[in-house]
Amino acid sequence: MEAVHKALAEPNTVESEKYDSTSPDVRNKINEQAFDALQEYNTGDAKPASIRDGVPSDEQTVDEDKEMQEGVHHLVENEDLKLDLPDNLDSEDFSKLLVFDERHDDDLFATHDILEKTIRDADSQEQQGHQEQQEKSELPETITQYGGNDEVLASKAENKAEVNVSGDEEVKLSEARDISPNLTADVNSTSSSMPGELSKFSVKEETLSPRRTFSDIDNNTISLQNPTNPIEPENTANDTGTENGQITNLSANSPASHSNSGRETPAAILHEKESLVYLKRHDSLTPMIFQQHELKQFVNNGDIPNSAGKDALTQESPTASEEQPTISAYARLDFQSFTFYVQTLHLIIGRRSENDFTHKVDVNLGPSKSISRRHAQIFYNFGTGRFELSIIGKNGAFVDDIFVERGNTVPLKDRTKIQVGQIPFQFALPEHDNSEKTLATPEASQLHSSTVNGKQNGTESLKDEDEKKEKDAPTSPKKPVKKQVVKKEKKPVKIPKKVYTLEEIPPEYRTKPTFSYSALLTTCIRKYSTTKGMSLSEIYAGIRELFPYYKYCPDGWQSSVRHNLSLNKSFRKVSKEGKGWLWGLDEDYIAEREHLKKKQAEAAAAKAQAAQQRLEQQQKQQQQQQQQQQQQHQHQHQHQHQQTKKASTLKNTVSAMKEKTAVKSTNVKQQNISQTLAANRAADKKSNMDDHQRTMKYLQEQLMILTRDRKGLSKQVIASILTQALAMTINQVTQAARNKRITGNPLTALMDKNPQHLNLILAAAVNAATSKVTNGEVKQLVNLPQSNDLSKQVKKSANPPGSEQPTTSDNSSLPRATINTPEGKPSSGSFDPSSLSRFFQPRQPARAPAAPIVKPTIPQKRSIEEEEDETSSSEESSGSEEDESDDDDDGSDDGSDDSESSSTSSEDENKDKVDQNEGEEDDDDDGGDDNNNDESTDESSGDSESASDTNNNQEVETIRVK
DNA sequence: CGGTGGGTAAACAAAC
DNA sequence: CGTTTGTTTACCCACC
Ligand SMILES: [Mg+2]
Repeated sequence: MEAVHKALAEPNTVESEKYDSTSPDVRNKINEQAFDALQEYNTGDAKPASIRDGVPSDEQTVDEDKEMQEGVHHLVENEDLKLDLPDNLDSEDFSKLLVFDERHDDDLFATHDILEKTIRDADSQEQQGHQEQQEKSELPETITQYGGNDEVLASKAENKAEVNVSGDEEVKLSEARDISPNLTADVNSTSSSMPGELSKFSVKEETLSPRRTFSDIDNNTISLQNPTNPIEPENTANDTGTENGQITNLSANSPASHSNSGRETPAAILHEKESLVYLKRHDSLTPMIFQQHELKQFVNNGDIPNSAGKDALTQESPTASEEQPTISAYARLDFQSFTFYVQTLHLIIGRRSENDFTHKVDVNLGPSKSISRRHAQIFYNFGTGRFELSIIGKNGAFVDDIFVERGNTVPLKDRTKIQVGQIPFQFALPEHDNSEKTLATPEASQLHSSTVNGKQNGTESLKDEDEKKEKDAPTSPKKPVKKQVVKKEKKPVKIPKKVYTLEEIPPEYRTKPTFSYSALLTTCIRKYSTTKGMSLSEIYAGIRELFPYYKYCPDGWQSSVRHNLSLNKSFRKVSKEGKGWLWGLDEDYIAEREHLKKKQAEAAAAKAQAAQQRLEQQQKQQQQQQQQQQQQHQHQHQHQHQQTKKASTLKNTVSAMKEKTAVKSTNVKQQNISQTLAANRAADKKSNMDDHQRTMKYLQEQLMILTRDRKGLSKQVIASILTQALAMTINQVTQAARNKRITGNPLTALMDKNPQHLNLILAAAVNAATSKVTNGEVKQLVNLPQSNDLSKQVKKSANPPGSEQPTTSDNSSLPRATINTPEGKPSSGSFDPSSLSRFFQPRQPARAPAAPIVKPTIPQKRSIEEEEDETSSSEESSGSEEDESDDDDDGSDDGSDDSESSSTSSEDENKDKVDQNEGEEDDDDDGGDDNNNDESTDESSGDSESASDTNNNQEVETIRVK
């Protein structure tokens, strides 16, 4: 009791008061029965504890017995149930109690299934052999029969693909208990054939709960299991035939069948069926009913319903069930990828691997050991008139973001969020008839979260879930989650990590920073470390601080961090501290590496330059020879302008410029470019090039050089960028020339007279185009020399979505703005950046979050997140590095700030804060709320006088990287 | 197609 | 004992 009360008392816990409202009558009955049950149990021999010992399975759950017991106690203690039970009870006992109840009062708990299952599970699990007998004896005849049937099978088959709660294994629905298909059949048959039982239920209803009686009790056991097959025949036979008299139903969910449901998640869909509707029982009292609503809605074939129920059930034939599932249930559990309909008044949620036939669970959360075999149970509390959740698993669970330790029971409200192990889901009551769709949405929304959650440790858990889509509507209308979890901590209990749903994570922290771990580490250490170094835990904290993404993502990155520390020579153990080492940077090594890279880069650049120069020389020669043509060129330019407005594709521009060579391929993008280049080369050889050609060739080549580092962008994107950049450059230069009344081909003139400047323009144009094309994700494809504002941006080799990067030892390459341009020098020439700025506004995009499109589907990389800018950026710069002053303390932190910093080497460029938060965001949607307005807006940052922009935009849309 | 580099897992050892 | 910290090896992928 105490524990329960405490839990209830806790702020977080939901309405504790209601608990009291139990109706005496109910309790009494329950108690009595419970007693009986216990006694029998005890006499029997089942010993929970002993049983478990033998079980080899999962280490982590070792304690389960205890856990269970404790949990039970709590439950018991809970007033609601008020059972006076012996201490040694364990969850199983609890379930048995229920069972007994049935026997005695069928009405109370109609869940035969549960009983059987639980019982069986206990026995089988623990000691398969022995207890069975007991079970048999115990399990009365309640439901004996079982016929065979197809539905189950069908359901399973269907299920395969779909349901996976755990993610790893795909959990499938179906199978109620491991039972084979037969069971399902049984169920049906039972229902139909065993009316008697049903009747039983009906009898006591009145007495029990004044308010509500259950008219029907449906059970569906849905486990999410792996696709594996149905259980062995033997087992099934045993289960079904012998002891289980279950009446459970299976709900099948067939993805395909779902059409109506509209949910995408294949797995998710449960079509349900057959819940056992016991005709005899009164419908009158159903705690919560989905049935009616759902039945109507869902049932296509028309089955299920009461009177007809039997038939319907029997119909189960795959077709019927599949196509028009009707679902009657008391409540619903919405998982990321599927939905479980609560059709019984008690169900167990727990772990069960496919092969594990030792026990059963109503809701299988997969094999993760962090989940106990019986981790939680949901049951209807007659006293309070609501469903409640008892946490019996060792690792507790999160309920509405509050950590609930094992042994506590909390009431379930309509949209209560629950997280068991790494699996989040939501409890939903039928009321609104939103029924499916609403339901669906939540699921969908969560899907994304899977990315967050899923992956991590296990195997592929997430993968399975993936479902993409979603979108739908406003799933959870509730409040934007926002804040976080309030964990309730306590003493020694270590709270497992909360799994965040996408919606729960601030948009800006949903995407993984693009920095490599080594970059992350160097940045982190530079920023937070003292000369003594940083401990591993401090490094973790530092990274989380630097990039909050790591606060929300599933664990797993820590191992990568350790891996990097060990493997990368840039990180060395500086000194030792208790347990591990204090890590520091090997600046020398880092410097070396940077040097190497530089050299390489330089070498490459040199080569390029050399090549360029040669070309230029050749070109010049040619020019001299062909000066006359210039005039013509001018004309051409005009054409260009016009054209640019329309289509800015390279092809077009190029073709215009050239005049002569008709473009070739229709394909846009790189191919075109390369082709064009090739063509140009050919032209060169011919030496026929006129200035225009020569100019275009030069421009193209420079562009290619500038964009050698694609930063991961796809060819198409690059092509688009190049096209736009070229158009921008041409437009700008032409425009400028016009303003200045410069005659002749300005591009050619600029190229000949001040190639550096032209390169600068090209670089700026590339960046502007990049920003546009990538919707701000990548702001700097080319490093600009520090000319004013441009200087800041740096980029690194990584392409992802733009962002800044920390200085990294590894990544070193980036820091400096290196432009490959031949000249290498900073502009200087005659050029005013300001003019450029007009044209290339996009550069700035940093601040404004442009909300691009999202493509949440698989957000893996991309994104950025600002980082340190926060503090240090401002002044820092000074060279002092490390400071050892100390500061220390470590541990705490969080705050964010500090100023110190200093990255010695280089200057940092990171400053921009930018953040495109929204820009990248992606994902989801979800509940309406108001937030998203931005979406549609897009680039069009405005301005851009030249027509080129417009042109660009068009292309931009098409692009979008993968 | 092979090489490189980065990211993840996982298996293990060692330290606490 | 269970966790944390480190090392290593292996795989997979993307990119040259
Ligand atoms: Mg190292």
